[in-house]
Amino acid sequence: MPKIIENLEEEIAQTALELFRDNPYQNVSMRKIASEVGIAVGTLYNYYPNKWELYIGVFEESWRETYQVLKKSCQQSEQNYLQGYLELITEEMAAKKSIVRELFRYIMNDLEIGEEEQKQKFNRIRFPKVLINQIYELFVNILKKEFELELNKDDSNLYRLFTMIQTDIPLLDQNFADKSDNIQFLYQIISSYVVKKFNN
Amino acid sequence: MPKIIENLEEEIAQTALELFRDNPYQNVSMRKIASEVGIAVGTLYNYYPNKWELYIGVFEESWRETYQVLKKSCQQSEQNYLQGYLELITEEMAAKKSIVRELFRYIMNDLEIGEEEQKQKFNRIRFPKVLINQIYELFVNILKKEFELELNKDDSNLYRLFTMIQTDIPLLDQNFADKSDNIQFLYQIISSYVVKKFNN
Amino acid sequence: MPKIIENLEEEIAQTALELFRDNPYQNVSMRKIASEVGIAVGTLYNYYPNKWELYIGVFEESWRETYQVLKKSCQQSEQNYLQGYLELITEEMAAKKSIVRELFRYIMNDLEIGEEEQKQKFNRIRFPKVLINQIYELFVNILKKEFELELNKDDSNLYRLFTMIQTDIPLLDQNFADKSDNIQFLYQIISSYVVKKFNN
Amino acid sequence: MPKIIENLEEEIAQTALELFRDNPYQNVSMRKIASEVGIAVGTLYNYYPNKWELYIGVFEESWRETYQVLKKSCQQSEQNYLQGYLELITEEMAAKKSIVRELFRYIMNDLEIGEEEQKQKFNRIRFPKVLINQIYELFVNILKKEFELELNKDDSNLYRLFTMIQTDIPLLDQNFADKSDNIQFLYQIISSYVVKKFNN
DNA sequence: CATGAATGAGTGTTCATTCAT
DNA sequence: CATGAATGAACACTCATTCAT
Repeated sequence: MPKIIENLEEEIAQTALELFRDNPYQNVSMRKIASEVGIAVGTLYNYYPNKWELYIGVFEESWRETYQVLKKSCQQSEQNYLQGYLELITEEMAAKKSIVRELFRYIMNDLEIGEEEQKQKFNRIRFPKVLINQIYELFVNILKKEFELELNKDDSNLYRLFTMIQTDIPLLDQNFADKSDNIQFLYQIISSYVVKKFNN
Repeated sequence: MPKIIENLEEEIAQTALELFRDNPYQNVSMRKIASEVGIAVGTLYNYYPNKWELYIGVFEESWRETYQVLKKSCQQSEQNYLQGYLELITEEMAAKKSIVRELFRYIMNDLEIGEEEQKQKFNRIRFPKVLINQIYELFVNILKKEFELELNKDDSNLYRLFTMIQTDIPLLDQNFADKSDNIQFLYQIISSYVVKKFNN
Repeated sequence: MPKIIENLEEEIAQTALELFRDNPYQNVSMRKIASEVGIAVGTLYNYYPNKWELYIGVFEESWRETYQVLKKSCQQSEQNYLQGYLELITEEMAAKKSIVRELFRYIMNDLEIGEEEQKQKFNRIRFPKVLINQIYELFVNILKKEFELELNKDDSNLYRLFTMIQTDIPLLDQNFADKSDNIQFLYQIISSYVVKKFNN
Repeated sequence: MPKIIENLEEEIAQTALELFRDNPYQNVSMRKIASEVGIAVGTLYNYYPNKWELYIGVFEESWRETYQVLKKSCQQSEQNYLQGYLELITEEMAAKKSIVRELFRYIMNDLEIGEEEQKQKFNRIRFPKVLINQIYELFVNILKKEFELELNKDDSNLYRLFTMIQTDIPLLDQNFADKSDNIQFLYQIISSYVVKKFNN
């Protein structure tokens, strides 16, 4: 008794996102996703060729949204640019948990897949490079505005800083309860480094 | 098919370390470990009661060694304390990859294991708290000597700094090819923060 | 390799019954059942959550059928009640072998399962208490009609007699070829005891 | 460091008997037996070619002992022959549990071994036929003395009676708490049948 | 003759994927 | 396009048995 469901693709993505958010890849089964959405397992395969692509698709979409949120907020704010950025991204990441971890794993070149497959999977996941770059540019612009400095986005240390902060946000969030202290700490790390390094 | 194999325990630990180094827990099967060592699966169970204990055993031993290396080096060095520390730990971590990630996951409260089991597993892995604290104390002592400052190891921002650096070392190592630049960057991050924050 | 198999559930139950009939629990593997049915192992788990439930399911169903047969026959027969009962149950039990043994083991409080699990397994198998009681009541009614006696089903010796006969039927069937002699023997055992004991 | 242990064979048999007494065949591992005896697993194989032979050996020995006890008691008693027999064998069987069950299984033609092996195993277990016959003769002699009747041990119903009683003793013992009532019940079953059948 | 580490076929169970309906 | 029963390779783990020591 096949039925046509409206916005099924969206619903799958949403449900899968929630599941992958709270559980590591291996602990989320296709059965679970399907039953949570309320459809048959087979149906998932009409939208994604396999579990990995479903995972990546969700991952992709989720970060795209985060980027939109960040961008919009950036354009609207008039001051406290960096603090705003840190607060927003902390929030976004807290809402993602395991997806964030995935970004970390991605950065760490570590995917939960066997060796032979890694090559092709890697190509498939290359996409977020674009996204990450977009967020990076946002980050550089914020620093420029915050510290009123001329910064070159091709400076490798600036990219180091970005990479580091990106990873440390969820890290601190998980390990230190006081969220505003965490943001304060990161703010100081960034400002003391940037000011000392680029302000001369 | 020799019946008694010399140094088998060591060899298992070594091989398992390498496998867990390069692959996440779920992707390393007991079969794989056994075949890599060149023994029967059953033999693994003569040395470790189950996969998890094997994993933890390897993890534990590996970090214990790292601590010994760091401690010895600390005691011997006369200058460039912080740079030495960063170099050494970068090296150690590069040799560990996924085991490092495990420390990260541990810090992130995320283990690739079902929820019910997590509690007891966690108790089992509690041990590294001790190790981490030992390394943390080393770190604080190094900062004291390097910057000739009075630092209180109970300062939460100092612990934030340590947590952050510990995670960033492998992160940068994976993402930026120039290792001495990485260390230089971290050195500047630490020094600009510590000097600005604690030197008054 | 047909994708939908007709009456698969029934076929699994039938095959499993035959296997458990001829072999003890531990000697019947899921692989064996599957290959005997001509399906994949995984398919078994679409019908039963695990081996034990498959076992119990088969056991349960089989005894339920036996009870129905006995009850129907009882209601229809006009004379030779006891002889009819003995013949019927002999036949039923002959068709069951190891499942009968399972009832015996159940009565003997002996299941081929580890100690810790026994408690919960036992609760799961408690059901046949109901069935056994139903058959016992049938048995008492038959004795009443056969010997025209007032019998109290709460008499512990009557229940001893029932328990004994129930076990002896398959026992004699296995060990003495002449089936009508077996039934004759049991008839005499029962009648001489009941008449002497309760007829006064 | 091989050591010579006195009476090791005896000690193995004793320990194995205790284990098989309380647990079904499949739940008693060679490791368990060895560790209980305090020897290495390999040593067991110096005394028994495999687990099954060890099991049978123990089984055999145990029943041989029971026969000796019964025989001795028979020769000494002056009255209440049957009651004495029933009491004694109840006691013996209660001390054996799973070994008794094994006799039952043997009688039921059911061994916990795969089909192919059954044939040879069967030959190997044929031995207790002799033992069972010896006990049967004891039983017939007791009935003769008890009821002062001429009984022919080749009467198939007499052998049926013996088989039945032998099985019912542990059965009642397991299911009905009052041991003297159990023996009383069996006594009545036997006496009412024997008197009615053979006393004319 | 005792040892116990090594063996490997075997177990119950899971789950991504397929495909007839 | 939706279904979900069927698939079977894969998993962690067990244990009777062997054999170099």
